[in-house]
Amino acid sequence: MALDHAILVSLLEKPGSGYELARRFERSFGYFWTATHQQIYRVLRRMESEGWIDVREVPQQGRPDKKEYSVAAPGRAALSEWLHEPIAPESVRHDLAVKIRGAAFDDPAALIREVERYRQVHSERLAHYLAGEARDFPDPGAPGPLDARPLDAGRELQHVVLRGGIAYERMTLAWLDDVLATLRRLTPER
Amino acid sequence: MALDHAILVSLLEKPGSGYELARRFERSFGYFWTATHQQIYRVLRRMESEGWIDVREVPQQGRPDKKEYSVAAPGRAALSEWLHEPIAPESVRHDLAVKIRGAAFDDPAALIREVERYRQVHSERLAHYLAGEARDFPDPGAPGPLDARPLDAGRELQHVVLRGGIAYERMTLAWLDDVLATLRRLTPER
DNA sequence: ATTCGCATGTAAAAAGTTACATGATTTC
DNA sequence: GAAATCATGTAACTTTTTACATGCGAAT
Repeated sequence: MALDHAILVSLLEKPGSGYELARRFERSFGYFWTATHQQIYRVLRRMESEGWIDVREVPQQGRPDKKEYSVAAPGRAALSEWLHEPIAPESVRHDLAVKIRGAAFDDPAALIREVERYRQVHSERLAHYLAGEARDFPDPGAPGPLDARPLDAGRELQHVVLRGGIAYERMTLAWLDDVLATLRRLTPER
Repeated sequence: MALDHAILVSLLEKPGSGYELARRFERSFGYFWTATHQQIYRVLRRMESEGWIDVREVPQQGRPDKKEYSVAAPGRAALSEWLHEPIAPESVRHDLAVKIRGAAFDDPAALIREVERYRQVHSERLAHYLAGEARDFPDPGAPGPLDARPLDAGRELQHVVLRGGIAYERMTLAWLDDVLATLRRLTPER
């Protein structure tokens, strides 16, 4: 289980409330880990009771108070331990692939419109990532004195993860074009 | 939930026992859907009780008898209904991405060896897919009369799904090289 | 007036994982 | 003699999803 660890990393990057975490898991964190607020609140409570994270009640004006969580020493230790464990092979689940193979027993033509819609979603996601990259990671090539720019490990690592998301979306779009061409070849009528 | 539907598709492609299904989910089906035999047996029992699939006891010599399942009309109808539903956006879960961002608060150098091992796993998976493609889908280019080859929809669709798996592995390998380069840049010592 | 965003939760159901269990045959 | 393959399952546990619930302030 790694939701714990995903939350710990996010809190190390910036302390925040359960609500804020849920938003991060919708946005930037969301392209490699998703979680709903219900899951997050449950895990936060458990981690707090185990002493992995500290809470601080933050009164706000005009808004409900929030509990700001930050990582405590035992939480850091637990994360470190997990980081040194071997990476478990991810288990894949692609509804679309099931549907494509299922289409052989149904109507391949009916899938075309749905794949086109799906392609649109990924196209928008790619645009969103690229916009985020342009915003958060400018510095194309190397303008400016090389040794004057400090290597910020955190930013570099965030960037390489984002590049992974971008590569995934590009690959997916190319594959969806392949899927569409294949489906169209199978239904040349109209 | 789509394990039901994945099983239905697999049974439509070829009827078989729970054990056989579990093996398929380890092999070809496994690159877009995983399931353990426990899950499969549970779902088979439920689908049988709902009349979605038929069972046939097949006595075997030298081996335990098996129950061969095949899709019944209501199962086909249920699958068809599901096929016409919009595709839900997949929720991603990449331990490696969490670890990469977590490495900023730990030891980036320690991740290098683990990423190398992980890269090896994907490299082998790609080789396995390519071997499967060469075995099951020969016919490179177009040798032979074009209109003499019948378009087998099922095979075409299986092939395009496999091409998706291949594209995914290639993209992953390229990204892992990017990750390794980034990690090495951050730890130039030794 | 109603909807949207902030903020936190409970409860129940569905799905997935892990461990245990059995028993025959075939292969090393 | 041990290990691997075939074949099917139970039980307990963990995780995830879905639905419901509340309440305030700000914007339309």
